[in-house]
Amino acid sequence: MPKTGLSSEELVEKTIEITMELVRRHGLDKFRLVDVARELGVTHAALYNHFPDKVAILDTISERWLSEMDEALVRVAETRGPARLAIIEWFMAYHRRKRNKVRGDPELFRSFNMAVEADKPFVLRHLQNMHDQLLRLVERGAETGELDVPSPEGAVEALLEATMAFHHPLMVLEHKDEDRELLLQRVVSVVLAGLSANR
Amino acid sequence: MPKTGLSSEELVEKTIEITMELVRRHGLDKFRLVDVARELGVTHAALYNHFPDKVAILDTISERWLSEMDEALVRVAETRGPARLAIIEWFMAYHRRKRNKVRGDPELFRSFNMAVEADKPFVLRHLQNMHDQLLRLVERGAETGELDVPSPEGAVEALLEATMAFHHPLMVLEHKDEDRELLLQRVVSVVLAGLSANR
DNA sequence: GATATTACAATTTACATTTAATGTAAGTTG
DNA sequence: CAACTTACATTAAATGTAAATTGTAATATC
Repeated sequence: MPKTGLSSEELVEKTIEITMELVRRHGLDKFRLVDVARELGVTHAALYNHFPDKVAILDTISERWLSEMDEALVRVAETRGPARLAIIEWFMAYHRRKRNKVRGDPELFRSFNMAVEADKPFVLRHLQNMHDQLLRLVERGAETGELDVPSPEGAVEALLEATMAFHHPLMVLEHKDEDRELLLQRVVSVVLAGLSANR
Repeated sequence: MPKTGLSSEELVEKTIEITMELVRRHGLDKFRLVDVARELGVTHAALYNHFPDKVAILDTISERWLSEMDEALVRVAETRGPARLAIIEWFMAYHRRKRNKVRGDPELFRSFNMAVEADKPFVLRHLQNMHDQLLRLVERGAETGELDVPSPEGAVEALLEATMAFHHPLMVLEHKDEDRELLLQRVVSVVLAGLSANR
């Protein structure tokens, strides 16, 4: 039994809750471990039993957000109907979630963006995840004959590169105040058309 | 007759030369007006007869680089042959020039990037320039029947958005160590194919 | 034995002080 | 009179120092 009366899990959860609140209220730069500890009623050193270091707390939050997104996108990808439409919807959902995050949670987005720039493993896993989800969608389109792609892998790469302006965090940030959904829709449509066309 | 024995033009030229050398040698952050003035053999105040402020010197350098690029790209755009190939070559040249700049002149690229983020008028002019050049290329393709685009304007927008990962300064910086020319070629090809397809 | 505290070292941040750089205006010079 | 200097005001950078924060280890508690 720990002294706090909290299980390790509970303490981790509370730590994350408090961190999110503090980062939102005072900004990422002014986020202090000692403040979290005070809120929890422990010394800051106690936190090191549950997190390797300070950024690990922030990374946990980013990782969870990415996981939620991954799951939400899986649900979009799994909807019935034409693969072509599913791919468009999938990119739209991907874009919209990131844009909503920048707008609604700018400081936590900043923390996420730092994890991206640091190439944190959980970020790479997320990217692999996105890649795999899209690959399945393209393969589905190929199976039904909807898409006539010679190389699903190449198609995925082309799609992800061509939509970089809509899902790369820095680009999402740059265009946060514009509604670019229709534009994204057109770009994805054109690329899909191009992938199936002639060759 | 100015006291320096230099005409205004000559002094401006020397100022720019010296600035480029200093920024390259000591980095953008350590670039000082007083150092330029000392090299020129004048007081720093003299520089204000030729430039409105410090960043104006750096902006002049960036603007010139953009002008060179604009001209070089016009030459690429004007080469005879299929418009489709010209468009690909045009994007490749655009991408290659920016990548070469980041790699060969990182500190001056940083200065350019700041001008971009500040939406300086000369940057907007450059972007308009790129847009116009590409529009002419697309129209050329439409005239020869090579491209079957319903809206040249829309085509240009789609092409520029889909290639953002290859010409946006932040993205060029992010991928400076990878050779992505083949990938760019594929993306442009696919978009071009998609623009002409069906509809 | 996991969880916490205390005590301490290493690092960061905050702030006050100084110094240097930038920008302006009035006066000087070729 | 355009181009410069000098002199000065404003702003920004560098320096030094105290305080706070982060991270670690040895020890105590449930």
